[in-house]
Amino acid sequence: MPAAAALTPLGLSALALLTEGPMHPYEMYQLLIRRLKNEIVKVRPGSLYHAIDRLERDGYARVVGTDRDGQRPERTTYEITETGRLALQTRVSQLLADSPYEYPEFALAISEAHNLPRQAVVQLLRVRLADLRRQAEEVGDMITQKQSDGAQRLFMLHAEHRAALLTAETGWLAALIDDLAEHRIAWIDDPDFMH
Amino acid sequence: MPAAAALTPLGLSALALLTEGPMHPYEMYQLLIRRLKNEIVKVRPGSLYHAIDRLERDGYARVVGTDRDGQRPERTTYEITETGRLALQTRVSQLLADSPYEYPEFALAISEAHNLPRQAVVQLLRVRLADLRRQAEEVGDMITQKQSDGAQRLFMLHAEHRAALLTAETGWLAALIDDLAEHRIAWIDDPDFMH
DNA sequence: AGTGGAATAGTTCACACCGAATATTTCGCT
DNA sequence: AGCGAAATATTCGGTGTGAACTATTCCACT
Repeated sequence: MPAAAALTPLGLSALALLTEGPMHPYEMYQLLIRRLKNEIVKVRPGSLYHAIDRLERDGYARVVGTDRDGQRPERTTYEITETGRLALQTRVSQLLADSPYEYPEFALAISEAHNLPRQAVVQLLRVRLADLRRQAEEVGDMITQKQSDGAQRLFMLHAEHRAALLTAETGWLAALIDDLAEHRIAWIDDPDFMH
Repeated sequence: MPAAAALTPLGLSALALLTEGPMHPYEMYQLLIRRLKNEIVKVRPGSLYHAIDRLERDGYARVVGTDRDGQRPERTTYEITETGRLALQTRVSQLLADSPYEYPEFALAISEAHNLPRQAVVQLLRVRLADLRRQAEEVGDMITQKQSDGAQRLFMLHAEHRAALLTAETGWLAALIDDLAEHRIAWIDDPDFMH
Protein backbone atom coordinates (compact mmCIF):
# COMPACT_ATOMS: atom_id res chain seq x y z
CA MET A 1 0.00 0.00 0.00
CA PRO A 2 1.92 3.04 -1.18
CA ALA A 3 1.56 6.23 0.81
CA ALA A 4 -2.25 6.74 0.76
CA ALA A 5 -2.85 10.41 0.05
CA ALA A 6 -5.36 12.37 2.12
CA LEU A 7 -9.02 11.52 1.62
CA THR A 8 -10.64 13.76 -0.93
CA PRO A 9 -13.99 15.30 -0.04
CA LEU A 10 -15.94 12.79 -2.05
CA GLY A 11 -13.88 9.92 -0.70
CA LEU A 12 -14.59 11.11 2.81
CA SER A 13 -18.33 11.30 2.12
CA ALA A 14 -18.37 7.82 0.63
CA LEU A 15 -16.46 6.40 3.55
CA ALA A 16 -18.90 8.06 5.92
CA LEU A 17 -21.75 6.31 4.15
CA LEU A 18 -20.06 2.95 4.49
CA THR A 19 -20.15 3.59 8.20
CA GLU A 20 -23.88 2.87 7.99
CA GLY A 21 -23.38 -0.53 6.43
CA PRO A 22 -22.17 -2.22 3.23
CA MET A 23 -23.29 -0.61 0.01
CA HIS A 24 -22.65 -0.58 -3.70
CA PRO A 25 -21.52 2.59 -5.49
CA TYR A 26 -24.77 3.45 -7.13
CA GLU A 27 -26.59 3.22 -3.83
CA MET A 28 -24.08 5.64 -2.35
CA TYR A 29 -24.72 7.94 -5.25
CA GLN A 30 -28.46 7.84 -4.63
CA LEU A 31 -28.08 8.49 -0.94
CA LEU A 32 -25.69 11.36 -1.46
CA ILE A 33 -28.11 13.01 -3.84
CA ARG A 34 -31.17 12.35 -1.71
CA ARG A 35 -29.47 13.78 1.35
CA LEU A 36 -28.44 16.88 -0.54
CA LYS A 37 -24.77 16.21 0.08
CA ASN A 38 -24.51 17.59 -3.39
CA GLU A 39 -24.57 21.03 -1.81
CA ILE A 40 -21.54 20.22 0.26
CA VAL A 41 -19.39 18.10 -2.02
CA LYS A 42 -19.47 17.88 -5.76
CA VAL A 43 -21.04 14.49 -6.46
CA ARG A 44 -20.58 13.06 -9.96
CA PRO A 45 -20.91 9.40 -10.79
CA GLY A 46 -17.54 9.22 -12.48
CA SER A 47 -15.71 10.78 -9.56
CA LEU A 48 -17.53 8.59 -7.09
CA TYR A 49 -16.44 5.35 -8.74
CA HIS A 50 -12.88 6.59 -8.83
CA ALA A 51 -13.05 7.66 -5.21
CA ILE A 52 -14.30 4.25 -4.16
CA ASP A 53 -11.53 2.51 -6.09
CA ARG A 54 -9.09 4.55 -4.12
CA LEU A 55 -10.75 3.68 -0.84
CA GLU A 56 -10.22 0.07 -1.73
CA ARG A 57 -6.69 0.58 -2.94
CA ASP A 58 -5.79 2.30 0.30
CA GLY A 59 -7.36 -0.39 2.42
CA TYR A 60 -10.18 1.77 3.80
CA ALA A 61 -12.89 -0.36 2.19
CA ARG A 62 -13.07 -3.87 0.87
CA VAL A 63 -15.31 -5.76 -1.52
CA VAL A 64 -17.82 -8.01 0.19
CA GLY A 65 -19.27 -9.48 -2.97
CA THR A 66 -21.03 -8.78 -6.17
CA ASP A 67 -24.62 -9.45 -6.91
CA ARG A 68 -27.00 -8.61 -9.65
CA ASP A 69 -30.63 -7.72 -9.70
CA GLY A 70 -32.25 -9.31 -12.71
CA GLN A 71 -30.23 -8.54 -15.78
CA ARG A 72 -29.04 -5.10 -14.61
CA PRO A 73 -25.32 -4.49 -14.55
CA GLU A 74 -23.51 -6.27 -11.81
CA ARG A 75 -23.01 -4.35 -8.60
CA THR A 76 -20.04 -4.56 -6.33
CA THR A 77 -20.76 -4.14 -2.65
CA TYR A 78 -18.18 -2.58 -0.35
CA GLU A 79 -17.77 -2.41 3.39
CA ILE A 80 -15.60 -0.22 5.54
CA THR A 81 -12.51 -1.62 7.27
CA GLU A 82 -11.14 -0.76 10.66
CA THR A 83 -8.37 1.26 9.06
CA GLY A 84 -11.12 3.00 7.16
CA ARG A 85 -12.96 4.02 10.30
CA LEU A 86 -9.77 5.35 11.71
CA ALA A 87 -8.93 7.27 8.55
CA LEU A 88 -12.39 8.81 8.53
CA GLN A 89 -12.12 10.11 12.04
CA THR A 90 -8.60 11.29 11.50
CA ARG A 91 -9.50 13.24 8.40
CA VAL A 92 -12.60 14.82 9.92
CA SER A 93 -10.52 15.85 12.89
CA GLN A 94 -7.90 17.41 10.66
CA LEU A 95 -10.44 19.34 8.67
CA LEU A 96 -12.24 20.60 11.72
CA ALA A 97 -9.08 21.94 13.24
CA ASP A 98 -7.49 23.29 10.13
CA SER A 99 -8.95 23.14 6.66
CA PRO A 100 -6.51 24.53 4.14
CA TYR A 101 -7.08 27.85 2.43
CA GLU A 102 -9.08 27.43 -0.74
CA TYR A 103 -8.44 30.40 -3.02
CA PRO A 104 -11.94 31.67 -3.74
CA GLU A 105 -12.13 32.80 -7.33
CA PHE A 106 -13.92 35.96 -6.39
CA ALA A 107 -10.79 37.19 -4.63
CA LEU A 108 -8.95 36.79 -7.91
CA ALA A 109 -11.72 38.60 -9.70
CA ILE A 110 -11.48 41.64 -7.44
CA SER A 111 -7.76 41.66 -7.60
CA GLU A 112 -7.99 41.85 -11.39
CA ALA A 113 -10.99 44.15 -11.47
CA HIS A 114 -8.77 47.09 -12.36
CA ASN A 115 -8.70 45.65 -15.88
CA LEU A 116 -12.24 46.94 -16.31
CA PRO A 117 -13.64 50.47 -16.09
CA ARG A 118 -15.18 51.50 -12.81
CA GLN A 119 -18.74 51.65 -14.04
CA ALA A 120 -18.58 48.15 -15.46
CA VAL A 121 -17.37 46.85 -12.14
CA VAL A 122 -20.19 48.58 -10.33
CA GLN A 123 -22.75 47.03 -12.64
CA LEU A 124 -21.31 43.56 -12.34
CA LEU A 125 -21.07 43.72 -8.60
CA ARG A 126 -24.68 44.75 -8.38
CA VAL A 127 -25.62 41.61 -10.19
CA ARG A 128 -23.54 39.57 -7.78
CA LEU A 129 -25.04 41.30 -4.79
CA ALA A 130 -28.55 40.50 -5.92
CA ASP A 131 -27.57 36.90 -6.37
CA LEU A 132 -25.91 36.65 -2.97
CA ARG A 133 -28.98 38.13 -1.35
CA ARG A 134 -31.14 35.55 -3.05
CA GLN A 135 -28.90 32.79 -1.81
CA ALA A 136 -28.90 34.20 1.69
CA GLU A 137 -32.66 34.21 1.67
CA GLU A 138 -32.80 30.67 0.39
CA VAL A 139 -30.52 29.37 3.08
CA GLY A 140 -32.40 31.34 5.70
CA ASP A 141 -35.69 29.86 4.61
CA MET A 142 -34.20 26.42 4.56
CA ILE A 143 -33.07 26.82 8.14
CA THR A 144 -36.34 28.12 9.55
CA GLN A 145 -38.25 25.48 7.68
CA LYS A 146 -36.15 22.60 8.94
CA GLN A 147 -36.26 24.09 12.39
CA SER A 148 -40.04 24.04 12.43
CA ASP A 149 -39.85 20.44 11.20
CA GLY A 150 -38.10 19.75 14.46
CA ALA A 151 -34.86 18.73 12.78
CA GLN A 152 -31.85 18.37 15.06
CA ARG A 153 -29.68 21.44 15.06
CA LEU A 154 -26.70 19.13 14.77
CA PHE A 155 -27.65 18.53 11.16
CA MET A 156 -28.10 22.15 10.25
CA LEU A 157 -24.75 23.47 11.29
CA HIS A 158 -23.40 23.70 7.80
CA ALA A 159 -26.38 25.75 6.74
CA GLU A 160 -25.85 28.11 9.66
CA HIS A 161 -22.23 28.46 8.70
CA ARG A 162 -23.10 29.29 5.16
CA ALA A 163 -25.71 31.77 6.28
CA ALA A 164 -23.16 33.54 8.44
CA LEU A 165 -20.71 33.85 5.58
CA LEU A 166 -23.35 34.99 3.12
CA THR A 167 -24.46 37.72 5.46
CA ALA A 168 -20.93 38.98 5.90
CA GLU A 169 -20.30 38.89 2.19
CA THR A 170 -23.45 40.77 1.22
CA GLY A 171 -22.73 43.39 3.83
CA TRP A 172 -19.21 43.95 2.67
CA LEU A 173 -20.17 43.93 -0.96
CA ALA A 174 -22.97 46.47 -0.54
CA ALA A 175 -20.56 48.84 1.16
CA LEU A 176 -17.97 48.34 -1.55
CA ILE A 177 -20.43 49.05 -4.33
CA ASP A 178 -21.38 52.24 -2.62
CA ASP A 179 -17.80 53.38 -2.22
CA LEU A 180 -17.13 52.60 -5.84
CA ALA A 181 -20.22 54.25 -7.21
CA GLU A 182 -19.61 57.36 -5.14
CA HIS A 183 -15.99 57.60 -6.24
CA ARG A 184 -14.70 57.08 -2.75
CA ILE A 185 -12.17 54.66 -4.22
CA ALA A 186 -9.68 55.88 -6.81
CA TRP A 187 -9.89 53.89 -10.03
CA ILE A 188 -7.47 53.53 -12.89
CA ASP A 189 -9.79 55.29 -15.30
CA ASP A 190 -9.98 58.40 -13.10
CA PRO A 191 -8.44 61.43 -14.78
CA ASP A 192 -6.24 62.07 -11.75
CA PHE A 193 -5.25 58.50 -11.04
CA MET A 194 -1.53 58.06 -10.59
CA HIS A 195 0.86 55.52 -9.30
CA MET B 1 -9.20 26.48 -32.45
CA PRO B 2 -11.54 24.05 -30.73
CA ALA B 3 -13.88 25.29 -28.05
CA ALA B 4 -11.45 27.07 -25.65
CA ALA B 5 -12.63 26.23 -22.14
CA ALA B 6 -12.92 28.98 -19.53
CA LEU B 7 -9.69 30.51 -18.29
CA THR B 8 -8.48 28.85 -15.14
CA PRO B 9 -7.39 31.07 -12.26
CA LEU B 10 -3.72 30.67 -13.06
CA GLY B 11 -4.33 31.19 -16.76
CA LEU B 12 -6.18 34.37 -15.97
CA SER B 13 -3.36 35.65 -13.79
CA ALA B 14 -0.77 34.89 -16.43
CA LEU B 15 -2.81 36.62 -19.09
CA ALA B 16 -3.17 39.63 -16.84
CA LEU B 17 0.61 39.80 -16.55
CA LEU B 18 1.06 39.73 -20.30
CA THR B 19 -1.07 42.85 -20.33
CA GLU B 20 1.98 44.65 -18.98
CA GLY B 21 4.20 43.53 -21.84
CA PRO B 22 5.87 40.44 -23.34
CA MET B 23 7.40 38.04 -20.87
CA HIS B 24 8.79 34.55 -20.55
CA PRO B 25 7.24 32.02 -18.16
CA TYR B 26 9.86 32.15 -15.49
CA GLU B 27 9.58 35.91 -15.32
CA MET B 28 5.84 35.55 -14.81
CA TYR B 29 6.51 33.09 -12.06
CA GLN B 30 8.85 35.52 -10.32
CA LEU B 31 6.40 38.37 -10.62
CA LEU B 32 3.50 36.33 -9.33
CA ILE B 33 5.50 35.31 -6.30
CA ARG B 34 6.91 38.75 -5.66
CA ARG B 35 3.46 40.32 -5.83
CA LEU B 36 2.05 37.74 -3.45
CA LYS B 37 -0.45 36.49 -6.00
CA ASN B 38 0.37 33.24 -4.38
CA GLU B 39 -2.17 34.14 -1.71
CA ILE B 40 -4.89 34.48 -4.31
CA VAL B 41 -4.13 31.72 -6.81
CA LYS B 42 -2.11 28.60 -6.33
CA VAL B 43 1.09 29.23 -8.26
CA ARG B 44 3.24 26.22 -9.11
CA PRO B 45 5.83 26.25 -11.86
CA GLY B 46 4.46 23.11 -13.47
CA SER B 47 0.93 24.44 -13.63
CA LEU B 48 2.10 27.78 -14.96
CA TYR B 49 3.84 26.24 -17.96
CA HIS B 50 0.75 24.20 -18.77
CA ALA B 51 -1.47 27.24 -18.36
CA ILE B 52 0.68 29.24 -20.76
CA ASP B 53 0.65 26.45 -23.32
CA ARG B 54 -3.12 26.62 -23.21
CA LEU B 55 -3.13 30.37 -23.61
CA GLU B 56 -1.15 29.88 -26.76
CA ARG B 57 -3.25 27.00 -27.99
CA ASP B 58 -6.40 29.06 -27.54
CA GLY B 59 -4.96 32.05 -29.32
CA TYR B 60 -4.82 34.31 -26.27
CA ALA B 61 -1.05 34.61 -26.39
CA ARG B 62 1.60 34.07 -29.04
CA VAL B 63 5.32 33.44 -29.05
CA VAL B 64 7.43 36.47 -29.93
CA GLY B 65 10.77 34.72 -29.87
CA THR B 66 13.22 32.71 -27.86
CA ASP B 67 16.51 33.85 -26.45
CA ARG B 68 19.06 32.47 -24.09
CA ASP B 69 21.31 33.91 -21.48
CA GLY B 70 24.66 32.17 -21.56
CA GLN B 71 24.21 28.46 -21.37
CA ARG B 72 21.01 28.60 -19.32
CA PRO B 73 17.97 26.89 -20.74
CA GLU B 74 16.34 28.70 -23.60
CA ARG B 75 13.44 30.99 -22.75
CA THR B 76 10.37 31.53 -24.84
CA THR B 77 8.83 34.99 -24.70
CA TYR B 78 5.07 35.43 -25.10
CA GLU B 79 2.85 38.38 -25.79
CA ILE B 80 -0.89 38.81 -25.42
CA THR B 81 -3.16 38.93 -28.48
CA GLU B 82 -6.26 40.99 -29.04
CA THR B 83 -8.44 37.94 -28.50
CA GLY B 84 -6.52 37.45 -25.29
CA ARG B 85 -7.35 40.92 -24.02
CA LEU B 86 -10.96 40.32 -24.78
CA ALA B 87 -10.96 36.93 -23.07
CA LEU B 88 -9.35 38.45 -19.99
CA GLN B 89 -11.99 41.12 -19.61
CA THR B 90 -14.77 38.69 -20.33
CA ARG B 91 -13.62 36.25 -17.71
CA VAL B 92 -13.05 38.89 -15.05
CA SER B 93 -16.53 40.20 -15.74
CA GLN B 94 -18.04 36.77 -15.39
CA LEU B 95 -16.29 36.10 -12.12
CA LEU B 96 -17.21 39.45 -10.66
CA ALA B 97 -20.88 38.93 -11.39
CA ASP B 98 -21.13 35.31 -10.53
CA SER B 99 -18.31 33.13 -9.30
CA PRO B 100 -19.48 29.56 -8.90
CA TYR B 101 -19.98 27.97 -5.51
CA GLU B 102 -16.80 26.35 -4.28
CA TYR B 103 -17.61 23.72 -1.67
CA PRO B 104 -15.47 24.77 1.29
CA GLU B 105 -14.10 21.68 2.96
CA PHE B 106 -14.94 22.96 6.37
CA ALA B 107 -18.64 22.66 5.54
CA LEU B 108 -18.03 19.00 4.85
CA ALA B 109 -16.11 18.66 8.08
CA ILE B 110 -18.98 20.03 10.16
CA SER B 111 -21.49 17.95 8.35
CA GLU B 112 -19.48 14.86 9.27
CA ALA B 113 -18.56 16.04 12.72
CA HIS B 114 -21.13 13.73 14.25
CA ASN B 115 -18.65 10.92 13.60
CA LEU B 116 -16.66 12.21 16.55
CA PRO B 117 -17.59 12.64 20.20
CA ARG B 118 -18.73 16.07 21.29
CA GLN B 119 -15.72 16.85 23.40
CA ALA B 120 -13.32 16.04 20.62
CA VAL B 121 -15.17 18.40 18.32
CA VAL B 122 -15.04 21.17 20.89
CA GLN B 123 -11.30 20.74 21.27
CA LEU B 124 -10.66 20.72 17.55
CA LEU B 125 -12.82 23.75 16.91
CA ARG B 126 -10.95 25.65 19.59
CA VAL B 127 -7.76 25.02 17.68
CA ARG B 128 -9.39 26.27 14.50
CA LEU B 129 -10.75 29.33 16.21
CA ALA B 130 -7.33 30.28 17.50
CA ASP B 131 -5.92 29.88 14.03
CA LEU B 132 -8.66 31.94 12.39
CA ARG B 133 -8.10 34.70 14.90
CA ARG B 134 -4.43 34.70 14.09
CA GLN B 135 -5.18 34.95 10.41
CA ALA B 136 -7.68 37.73 10.99
CA GLU B 137 -5.07 39.65 12.90
CA GLU B 138 -2.49 39.10 10.19
CA VAL B 139 -4.76 40.37 7.48
CA GLY B 140 -5.79 43.30 9.63
CA ASP B 141 -2.18 44.26 10.23
CA MET B 142 -1.42 43.91 6.57
CA ILE B 143 -4.19 46.30 5.72
CA THR B 144 -3.30 49.00 8.22
CA GLN B 145 0.34 48.72 7.28
CA LYS B 146 -0.26 49.10 3.56
CA GLN B 147 -2.67 51.88 4.28
CA SER B 148 -0.05 53.86 6.13
CA ASP B 149 2.30 53.18 3.21
CA GLY B 150 -0.21 55.15 1.18
CA ALA B 151 -1.11 52.20 -1.03
CA GLN B 152 -4.17 52.65 -3.21
CA ARG B 153 -7.24 51.11 -1.70
CA LEU B 154 -7.98 49.65 -5.11
CA PHE B 155 -5.19 47.17 -4.52
CA MET B 156 -6.30 46.14 -1.08
CA LEU B 157 -9.82 45.12 -1.82
CA HIS B 158 -9.14 41.44 -1.73
CA ALA B 159 -7.59 41.80 1.70
CA GLU B 160 -10.64 43.70 2.92
CA HIS B 161 -12.86 40.98 1.57
CA ARG B 162 -10.91 38.30 3.32
CA ALA B 163 -10.94 40.27 6.54
CA ALA B 164 -14.71 40.55 6.38
CA LEU B 165 -15.13 36.83 5.91
CA LEU B 166 -12.66 35.98 8.63
CA THR B 167 -14.48 38.17 11.10
CA ALA B 168 -17.78 36.55 10.31
CA GLU B 169 -16.31 33.10 10.58
CA THR B 170 -14.61 33.67 13.91
CA GLY B 171 -17.77 35.15 15.34
CA TRP B 172 -19.92 32.28 14.23
CA LEU B 173 -17.41 29.71 15.35
CA ALA B 174 -16.98 31.16 18.81
CA ALA B 175 -20.75 31.02 19.32
CA LEU B 176 -20.90 27.47 18.07
CA ILE B 177 -18.16 26.29 20.38
CA ASP B 178 -20.01 27.79 23.27
CA ASP B 179 -23.25 26.13 22.36
CA LEU B 180 -21.49 22.83 22.00
CA ALA B 181 -19.49 23.04 25.18
CA GLU B 182 -22.57 24.05 27.16
CA HIS B 183 -24.63 21.21 25.74
CA ARG B 184 -27.04 23.55 24.05
CA ILE B 185 -26.81 21.35 20.97
CA ALA B 186 -27.84 17.71 21.19
CA TRP B 187 -25.05 15.36 20.17
CA ILE B 188 -25.09 11.74 19.13
CA ASP B 189 -23.15 10.67 22.20
CA ASP B 190 -25.73 12.20 24.54
CA PRO B 191 -27.50 9.56 26.63
CA ASP B 192 -30.89 10.88 25.53
CA PHE B 193 -30.09 11.47 21.89
CA MET B 194 -32.65 9.97 19.58
CA HIS B 195 -33.72 10.17 16.02
C1' DA C 1 43.12 30.27 -5.91
C1' DG C 2 40.23 26.07 -5.36
C1' DT C 3 36.40 23.42 -3.81
C1' DG C 4 31.86 22.42 -2.57
C1' DG C 5 27.25 23.44 -1.28
C1' DA C 6 23.24 26.50 -1.56
C1' DA C 7 20.54 29.43 -4.28
C1' DT C 8 18.83 30.90 -8.83
C1' DA C 9 17.28 30.13 -13.56
C1' DG C 10 14.33 27.56 -16.48
C1' DT C 11 11.87 23.63 -17.99
C1' DT C 12 10.00 18.83 -18.60
C1' DC C 13 7.57 14.73 -17.33
C1' DA C 14 4.78 11.12 -15.24
C1' DC C 15 1.01 10.55 -12.62
C1' DA C 16 -3.38 11.42 -10.25
C1' DC C 17 -7.80 13.50 -10.18
C1' DC C 18 -12.03 15.32 -11.85
C1' DG C 19 -16.07 15.39 -14.49
C1' DA C 20 -18.59 15.21 -18.93
C1' DA C 21 -20.10 12.10 -21.94
C1' DT C 22 -21.55 7.86 -23.06
C1' DA C 23 -22.76 2.89 -22.98
C1' DT C 24 -26.07 -0.83 -21.76
C1' DT C 25 -29.78 -2.97 -19.81
C1' DT C 26 -34.35 -2.98 -17.88
C1' DC C 27 -38.63 -1.12 -16.27
C1' DG C 28 -42.96 1.45 -16.43
C1' DC C 29 -46.30 3.73 -19.41
C1' DT C 30 -49.10 4.53 -23.03
C1' DA D 1 -45.00 -2.95 -29.30
C1' DG D 2 -42.56 1.31 -28.52
C1' DC D 3 -40.19 4.72 -25.94
C1' DG D 4 -38.61 7.43 -22.37
C1' DA D 5 -36.65 7.24 -17.85
C1' DA D 6 -34.16 4.72 -14.28
C1' DA D 7 -30.39 1.83 -12.91
C1' DT D 8 -25.55 0.96 -13.14
C1' DA D 9 -21.09 1.52 -14.73
C1' DT D 10 -16.98 2.91 -17.66
C1' DT D 11 -14.14 5.78 -20.77
C1' DC D 12 -11.49 9.63 -21.79
C1' DG D 13 -9.57 14.26 -22.22
C1' DG D 14 -8.28 18.26 -19.65
C1' DT D 15 -5.85 20.12 -15.54
C1' DG D 16 -2.84 20.34 -11.72
C1' DT D 17 1.08 18.58 -8.82
C1' DG D 18 5.56 17.34 -7.31
C1' DA D 19 9.69 15.62 -8.49
C1' DA D 20 13.41 15.52 -11.44
C1' DC D 21 16.64 17.55 -14.45
C1' DT D 22 20.05 20.80 -16.46
C1' DA D 23 22.82 24.57 -16.00
C1' DT D 24 24.74 28.72 -13.76
C1' DT D 25 26.07 31.94 -10.06
C1' DC D 26 27.18 33.09 -5.39
C1' DC D 27 29.52 32.55 -1.29
C1' DA D 28 31.91 30.41 2.62
C1' DC D 29 35.69 28.07 3.86
C1' DT D 30 40.22 26.13 3.17
